[in-house]
Amino acid sequence: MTMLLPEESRPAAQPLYLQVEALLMGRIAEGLWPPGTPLPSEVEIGRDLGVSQGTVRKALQALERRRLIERRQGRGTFVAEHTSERALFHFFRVADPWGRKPVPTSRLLRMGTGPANNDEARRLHLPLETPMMRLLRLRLLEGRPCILEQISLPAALFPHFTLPLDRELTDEMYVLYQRRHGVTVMRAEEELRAIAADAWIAEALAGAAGQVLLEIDRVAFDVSGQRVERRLTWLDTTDWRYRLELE
Amino acid sequence: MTMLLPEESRPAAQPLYLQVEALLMGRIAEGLWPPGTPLPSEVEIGRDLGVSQGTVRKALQALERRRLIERRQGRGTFVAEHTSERALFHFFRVADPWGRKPVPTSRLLRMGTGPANNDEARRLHLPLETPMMRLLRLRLLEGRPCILEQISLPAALFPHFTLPLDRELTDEMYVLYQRRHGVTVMRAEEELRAIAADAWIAEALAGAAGQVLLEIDRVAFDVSGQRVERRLTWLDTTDWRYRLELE
DNA sequence: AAGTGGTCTAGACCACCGT
DNA sequence: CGGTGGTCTAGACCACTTT
Repeated sequence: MTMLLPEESRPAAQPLYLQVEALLMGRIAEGLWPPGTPLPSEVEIGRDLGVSQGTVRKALQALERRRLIERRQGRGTFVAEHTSERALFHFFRVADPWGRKPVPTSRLLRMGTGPANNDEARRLHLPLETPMMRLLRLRLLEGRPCILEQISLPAALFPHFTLPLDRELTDEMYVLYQRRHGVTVMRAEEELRAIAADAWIAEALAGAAGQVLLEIDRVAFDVSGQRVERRLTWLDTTDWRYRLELE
Repeated sequence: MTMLLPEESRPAAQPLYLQVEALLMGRIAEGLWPPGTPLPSEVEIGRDLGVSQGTVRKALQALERRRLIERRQGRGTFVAEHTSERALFHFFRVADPWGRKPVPTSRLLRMGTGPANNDEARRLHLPLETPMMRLLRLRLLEGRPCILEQISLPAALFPHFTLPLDRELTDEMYVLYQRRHGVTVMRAEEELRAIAADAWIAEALAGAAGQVLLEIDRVAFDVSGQRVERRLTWLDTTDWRYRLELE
């Protein structure tokens, strides 16, 4: 348990491989190594930090399990990129009763700015009235409107926010956040409820008023644990399910 | 990439540590080492199998990450046991709007047997009419009835099923399955929908008919991946949320 | 003191990828 | 071919637990 850098207190020093892991994660979080960048090789990192290759390997494997990096034999180690596929498989959990995942398409209904309301401030740990960017979008599954989403972003984190004409990016916001604003969503917390649809929601979803909906209140976190998005989703579960695994 | 045991085909041989992991998992799944049993030490396993301690260690660490075993420095390695705490934290995801988890209490409403219906057969991958054990229970949160659960078990896996008088066991079924029937639930899949309460459900939950409920359709898997329980849960989300993390 | 798992190192060999 | 990550080994030392 040598120390990579001097520490103020003697006890409770972390194992070397955890120090290496934290150090590398810091560099990624800072944006020093943007997504897609190849990391130095194991031996090189080891030489720079004065630790063995085995210790570096252990740190890198931990980061790989957390999906911060991707390693490929013969090629090297790379900072992970959000692909549509990854975003869809990881953060989009709608499936039909047989477990098949649909490919959603999106239609933007509204976009605007305004001060944070109570819910947004509470969920994103922001002061009331913080400037926010808001999007309301409808998502179609197999051509039918089934999902309504209200997305709220702290304007400070997403300056000059505009939606690209590119279809794919509009469909997967997290790819957009990363490529255009350097915000990488790593983790999210969700709270689910069953609600009766408001009249305006029912109208947007082309369903009868009084319809029953699944409401998903999500907060997304970036690499450094900061709250970067709040998303309210209303899902019509007549034909679709919210599907998840507990391990 | 030596081989632990002879294999029929030359190519695609697994790495040694995966073979060791599979072998140890097999012994646990068979019940050769029941929950709580101490495993042999790393060196001992290595000697028995003719591999190095490092390789055994890698296999054990993988099993620990999957929560099949627990390791403690100085003590040893033990087959994991279901504790109430683990079961509650892992498989019970209800919380209040501020994220606080309640401690539920249970009341058995009905218990009986019968042939598997369509849903049970489909979800548990069993033939229609397979003998089933069924329980209907009400769960109270802070003294108020909020959850109704219909539990279905393949009778063959749970012979002589009876509910213990012991309060704690009744409250955490997975602890009961493991201690009394040797069935360890490792993993589950859930499908969530929003529904309007049937009259009888609304009555059991002491709510107005036509109330909105969150329906959770769960299938639980044991150590060897076999489907061992189907559970339909109806949750009143007026005061409570279903809470989860995406990573 | 003896035994366990936890950390760290050093080195060998393999599989894969690019040139 | 040289460079990368992947596997496997052997050994030293540390931290923790039990006897």
